[in-house]
Amino acid sequence: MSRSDALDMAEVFAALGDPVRLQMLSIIAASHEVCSCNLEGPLAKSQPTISHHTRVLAEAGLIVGEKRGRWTWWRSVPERLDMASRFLEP
Amino acid sequence: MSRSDALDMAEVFAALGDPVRLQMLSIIAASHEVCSCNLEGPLAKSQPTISHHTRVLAEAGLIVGEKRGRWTWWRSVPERLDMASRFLEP
DNA sequence: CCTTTAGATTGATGGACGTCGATAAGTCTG
DNA sequence: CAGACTTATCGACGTCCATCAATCTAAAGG
Repeated sequence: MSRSDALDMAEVFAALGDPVRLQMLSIIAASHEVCSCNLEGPLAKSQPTISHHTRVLAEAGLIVGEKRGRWTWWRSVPERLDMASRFLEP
Repeated sequence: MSRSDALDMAEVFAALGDPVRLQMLSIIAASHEVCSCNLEGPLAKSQPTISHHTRVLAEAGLIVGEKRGRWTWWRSVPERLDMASRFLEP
């Protein structure tokens, strides 16, 4: 395993290494699309904190956001989850 | 997904969320057993740093160490890896 | 014993991270 | 346009983390 591979994969796992983001991803993956306003309640965090965590997940490639009107809609990226999953049992 | 589940899983992923620990786990999982002295070289880190990282991986349940004589032998815990893998695609 | 060796622990330090209030930027509605 | 609304960004603060030098513990060999 190369060092650059390790850096890329570590970014993904680091994004998953926070309980708030794990629950966030769990909520997003369960529905087809979720807007940020539907995360604030279940996660019991402030709006800037929610925005921070969605950003981290997005930068790790685990979710993608689409701005439609006032809302940003988030959905998970199954391929990225598969990649992380396959890394754990090759 | 409950908050306590999120906490437990997040600890596992946080342990994986460091490039040094990812390479470390990769090396350990590739062989049957690896002693700490065989990690220092490939990872290019000091001995205390290596010891710190093995401890984090062990506390997350991803590896177990057995002390035989002067050496500590580490091996991976496939069940724990499976658990994390299954979490990513249910 | 004494020395050497493997590994864990401690202490210190610089940097990264989670959190929130305040603010900015873009969007809908009246 | 004015005001309400959604999200992103900035600034600050406290905490956690990765790293290494120094030290300690335990075990093997002479």
